[in-house]
Amino acid sequence: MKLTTKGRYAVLALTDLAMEGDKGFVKISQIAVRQNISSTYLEQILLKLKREGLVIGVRGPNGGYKLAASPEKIMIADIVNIVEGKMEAKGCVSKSGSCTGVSGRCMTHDLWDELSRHIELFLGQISLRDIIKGNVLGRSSPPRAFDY
Amino acid sequence: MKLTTKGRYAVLALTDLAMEGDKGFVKISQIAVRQNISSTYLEQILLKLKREGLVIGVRGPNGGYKLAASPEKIMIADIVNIVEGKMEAKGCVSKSGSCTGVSGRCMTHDLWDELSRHIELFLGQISLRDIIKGNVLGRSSPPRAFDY
DNA sequence: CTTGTTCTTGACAAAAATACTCGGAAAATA
DNA sequence: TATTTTCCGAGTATTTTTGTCAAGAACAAG
Repeated sequence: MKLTTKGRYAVLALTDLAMEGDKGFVKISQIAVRQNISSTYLEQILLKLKREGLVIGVRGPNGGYKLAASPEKIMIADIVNIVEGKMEAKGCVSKSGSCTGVSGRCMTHDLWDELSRHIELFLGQISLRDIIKGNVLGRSSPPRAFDY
Repeated sequence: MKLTTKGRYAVLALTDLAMEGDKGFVKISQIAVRQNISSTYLEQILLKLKREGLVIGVRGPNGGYKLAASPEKIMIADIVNIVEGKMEAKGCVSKSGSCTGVSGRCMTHDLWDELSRHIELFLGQISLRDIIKGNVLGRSSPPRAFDY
């Protein structure tokens, strides 16, 4: 899973949106100022999120953006997966047959695969509501011991 | 946590080294050929790992690289943290006081912080030995069904 | 000591990804 | 119609990644 500013901006913007609640539509420029993001850049990001149905956008005066669902139903993983590409993370299938084939090498394939799943599971458990409630810290339960 | 080819190459190379076991020193060129990596690029990576004491390098004929510890003691998190920079992931401390200060915004700080910790915990539990034993799959959170 | 092999260092460069800009079109409101 | 704001495609600048190259130092073997 990639994590660039685009992903962070997206989560930041939607968090901002979630805090505004049901007070109607919020303009890009307002979010941009509050969160200190380039507004033209934010446009692109929100557009993607709108195309995927995570937010609702209406234009014209009094227009702006609004969450398409309640904050507890929107998971961070959804947001990140939309603005960043879905992770591929394998890293060995892309090159010319270095892994998929007979070679038997590329022992690390499973590792990155599992890491991806791990991250996705984690971010899939946290909602926008969790963020605005500050209900995030301490979730990294030591994944399990089980080493016998 | 960044994850580029550099990190994957590093893990791949050390995995290769781990599989060679105690048969003495392994040359860069051998690893490069087996794992299909540019050998000059691999040089850089192994150098870093050597500086941090993860591997031992000796030159001259019959020289090469060797793990500095047994495979079960070398964790993936160590490897990745060395070749990629330590993750910062905060994303809000770097810019001019957008988070650290009074503003009260930047609700997502904790999120990325926790994610970082989560990833590090995960990769900190997996050793080179786990990889060569194929003992990696199924480690993700859902307290999975036992498979014995 | 000579030779071959390897590590070591640092500078450099192509390529890809990221981060952001710009100009205008479409819709909604007044 | 005029204004506001989202929508949309394309383009650009910056940074990061992914290497390459060359010269040198260390070391082992003969």
